[in-house]
Amino acid sequence: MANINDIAQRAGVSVATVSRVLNGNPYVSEAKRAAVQRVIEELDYTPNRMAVDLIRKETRNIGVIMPYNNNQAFDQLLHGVLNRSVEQEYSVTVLPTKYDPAKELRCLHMLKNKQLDGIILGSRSNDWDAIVPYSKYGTIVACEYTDHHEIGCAYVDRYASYLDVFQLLRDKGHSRIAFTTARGEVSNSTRLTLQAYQQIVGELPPEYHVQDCYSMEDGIRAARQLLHLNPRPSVIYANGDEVGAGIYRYAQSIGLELPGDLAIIGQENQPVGIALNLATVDHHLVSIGEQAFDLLIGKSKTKIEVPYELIIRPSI
Amino acid sequence: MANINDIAQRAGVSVATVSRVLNGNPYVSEAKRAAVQRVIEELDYTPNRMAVDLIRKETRNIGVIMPYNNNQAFDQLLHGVLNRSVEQEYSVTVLPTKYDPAKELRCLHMLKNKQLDGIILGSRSNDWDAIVPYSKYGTIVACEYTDHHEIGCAYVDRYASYLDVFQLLRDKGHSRIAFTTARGEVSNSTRLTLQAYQQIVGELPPEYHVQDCYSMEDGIRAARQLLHLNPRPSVIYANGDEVGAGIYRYAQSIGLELPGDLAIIGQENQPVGIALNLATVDHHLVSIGEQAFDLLIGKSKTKIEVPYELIIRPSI
DNA sequence: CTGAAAGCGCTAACAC
DNA sequence: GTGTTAGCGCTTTCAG
Repeated sequence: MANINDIAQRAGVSVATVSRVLNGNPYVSEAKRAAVQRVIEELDYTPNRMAVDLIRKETRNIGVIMPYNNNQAFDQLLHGVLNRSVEQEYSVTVLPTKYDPAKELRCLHMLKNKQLDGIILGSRSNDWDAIVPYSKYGTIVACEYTDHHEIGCAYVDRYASYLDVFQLLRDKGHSRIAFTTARGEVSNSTRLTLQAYQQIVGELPPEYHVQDCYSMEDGIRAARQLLHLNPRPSVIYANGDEVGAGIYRYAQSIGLELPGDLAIIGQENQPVGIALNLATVDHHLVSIGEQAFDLLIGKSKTKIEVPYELIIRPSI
Repeated sequence: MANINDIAQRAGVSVATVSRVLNGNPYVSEAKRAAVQRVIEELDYTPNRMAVDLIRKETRNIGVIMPYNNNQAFDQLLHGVLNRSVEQEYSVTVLPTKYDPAKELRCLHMLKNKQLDGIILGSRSNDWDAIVPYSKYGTIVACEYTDHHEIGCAYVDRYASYLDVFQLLRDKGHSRIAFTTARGEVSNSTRLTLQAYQQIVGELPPEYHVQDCYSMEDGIRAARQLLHLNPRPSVIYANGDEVGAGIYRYAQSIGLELPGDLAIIGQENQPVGIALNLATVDHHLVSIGEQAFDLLIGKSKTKIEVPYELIIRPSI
């Protein structure tokens, strides 16, 4: 590929002038501008982005950290980010971590070595203390609430959401309430779910909590564990509609009817939940992704709370 | 941030030596290596990736072009790509195009300006003639079959798949066969679906084909159009299980029973289809994504056919 | 308006 | 083993 020197030479001008026409600088005579333009077309030239980035110290490329396992929730988040990035001419790099703290750190490192202008933290396996220092190299935006004033965040009040759900279930007359979560107590949502449970429902029978649930398969496994318990839970709060769908399937397969024999409520208002008419709480992940992106390119450290929404359907 | 010169100076060596220890070059005395290493840690230094990329002429970053609308199919593809990229220490940038040919060209342009080492074409709105020239700037791998020997591809034989489905439906005794597609005839899959229909079923009553279907909502709309026709189709072949789920919902809402009153078969074996027990044909999009990635980094122009799979369930 | 020249931060001959 | 030096391809003073 031709470079800026080739263009300059062939157009009979200096590289500075070529650079000027490339960047729309007005201080170029019409004659030279035309000459340069012609040669550019002739040689099918385009500026090398790496060189430009190197000198500009900006890439217009951001990263989104997520575990990327079979969890549609993160796809929703990503869609939100993409919605906005497309308008703003930013490109976004997906950074899957599989919840591996070391890998997560390596992703954050891309801020330090100037590969990325900023990072949206869709998931997190490290302590904030390990993460925050990286904000010195580029903007970091989280999708969960955090106090650190170096980190902007677009979040939903998970604790309030969990409280609401458990209260709703109590109000519906449920006392044997079980639930599933993704990771164990290393995860913020799990911890908050447990807290909310304790506050509204009371002591948690350990067997009423099934971990490592991400997909429909996991939901089936969870149901297999939960539905043969004695006493059997009267309702299961699933951490995602896909997991809820798995529970639903298994419940049906052993002849349980909804919501009489078993109630189910999921999360994120995903297609499978809509199809099955499962109650759910929508944490508006797409919106979170969009707002996180806006914070990021605005280099804002604001904390934006996004409302959640209980969607009541006959499964409950 | 400190740069390589700072390190060299402080360690009392030349930049060449620093570069050598950075890149694991063996021709460095243990003493100097240790000294350099110490200063690197002291200054918390890390090499600037843009500078390295500029000189190495390689980014280890690839792009995946996809429309990114509410179509889970492309998420499957992306997951496949990510599965492999994560192992190979490549990063992947998502390039959403909304099926806009101009935007698609701008994405391909990222090859020319050296932002990307290669591109996986998950979707395509331009003619091959417009796309192929870009392969001179970087590897392009397609997820559909193409003759062009500059382009490697991981694909499923869509035509065979469509023939199979239509034949299956005929064998089941259906004669009034309707279907949905995403885009119109600009799309390859649509064109092939139409061809297969003609070959197996015969002349297509225009009202038996509903376009612009991506989501469950679209499925509902399609069903609303199709199920009040006279004669009503006895089966609908949906271009995705989510669309199928929408059709299912609407059919139920007007009292139709599956598969007696209406049969449904979808595509891609997605959670919603599993939950609803919808027959489907799995085009193994995850696998396609994985293979496409392998082709890409192997700079291979091979054509890899991935098998599809009919999954019979009681909706048919 | 225009060009010379000094970098951006790094790698890789090449010579010693 | 090690340092000098010439780039990679571009932007941006600074003079004129």
